[in-house]
Amino acid sequence: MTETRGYHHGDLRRALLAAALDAIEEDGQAALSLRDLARRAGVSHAAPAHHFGDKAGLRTALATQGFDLLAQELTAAGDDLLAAGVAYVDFAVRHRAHFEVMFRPELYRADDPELIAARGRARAALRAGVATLPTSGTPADTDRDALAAWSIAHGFATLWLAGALPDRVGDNPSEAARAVLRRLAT
Amino acid sequence: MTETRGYHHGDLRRALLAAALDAIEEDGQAALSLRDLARRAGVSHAAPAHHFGDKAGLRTALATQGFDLLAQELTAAGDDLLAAGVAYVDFAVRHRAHFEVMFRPELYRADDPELIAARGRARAALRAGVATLPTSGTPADTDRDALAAWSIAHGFATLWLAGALPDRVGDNPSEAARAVLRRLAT
DNA sequence: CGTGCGATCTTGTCGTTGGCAAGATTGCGC
DNA sequence: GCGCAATCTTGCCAACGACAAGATCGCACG
Repeated sequence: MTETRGYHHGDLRRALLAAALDAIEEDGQAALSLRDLARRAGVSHAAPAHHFGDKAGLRTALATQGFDLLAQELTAAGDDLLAAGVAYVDFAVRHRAHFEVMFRPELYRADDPELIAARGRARAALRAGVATLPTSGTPADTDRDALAAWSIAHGFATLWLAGALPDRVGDNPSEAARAVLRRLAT
Repeated sequence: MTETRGYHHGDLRRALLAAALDAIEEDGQAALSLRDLARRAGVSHAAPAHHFGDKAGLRTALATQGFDLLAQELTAAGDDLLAAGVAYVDFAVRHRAHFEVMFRPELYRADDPELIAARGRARAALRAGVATLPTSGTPADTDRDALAAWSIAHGFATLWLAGALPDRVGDNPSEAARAVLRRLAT
């Protein structure tokens, strides 16, 4: 499938992004190496530079892809706040490599237009989930509630990925997240 | 103060840890370089290896220091859950370099005995804060509440550090955190 | 049908880093 | 005052990111 047909790869950009996801999930974010990606794709060590400029450029593309995926999955989860929260945690666990780069803006170009657009779509999807809360007070209250919901989902996901949670939480992130999020979402 | 008096530095381990905190706050976690730390401390490029073995060893020491600091500050915050939550966020913001390494165990030796002990002290301090919640149900409920409280504080801190929060949240992390945490802690 | 030009990829190189090995210097205990 | 272990140095190697210059390809256009 990833046959190198002659001089030109044909789909190198996509191949490098896929290889980057594999590499990050295998060896962690810090071990990401452009030369390793090039080897995985069967091209020379300088080929990635043409598509992404540098390492930050590659991570910018990964983050953009991640925000779009997140927006998509949040939208699919529907308007229920609890479901959106579970979907957020699910996304983090199933797309670990994406998630881990998305919230580390010092590693990529946070001013990239495409990235900003994708991040905006993800934020809009987030707010759509919060909109189902009973409008108990002022807009400022709603903002605060949205922030609380985002924080608890993001915190649980981050702690889960870091392996920081005690064993008794179990090994099913969705289930554990649902129990925790219910504390806030009802 | 950091004069190099002759061949032996005298307090190199401490100097390297302090330099590491500065370096991380200046240039980020990924840019941490043992050789740079050695330059800052005025020693040769191989000197750090003697005290920490390798980069992971240095980060293990940083994380251990961080967990001890966190335990200390959480204990000082008293038994009030809201106060403990605000103290958690405060710690993350004021000790950013520590916080950012503590929850990235793939960067250090998570099986180090001293680290495990310090992390245990921090966890105990966390649970002490949660103990003030009305014991509304089973022990499992208390576990879930503790996890929810930890998640929301950790999530808010992480999002704040990542610069992911919208501008309207303001520039005072303690105040913003208090408003958000109140949503859960009362 | 061919041809030129831009996109894509390669080879070669440089400075920096982490880690290891071997040796120099120091201070402390005996 | 002497030896020994801890501390620090110099020297080295492989890997990496980034850049420059050149090779190859394919597509648009004549």
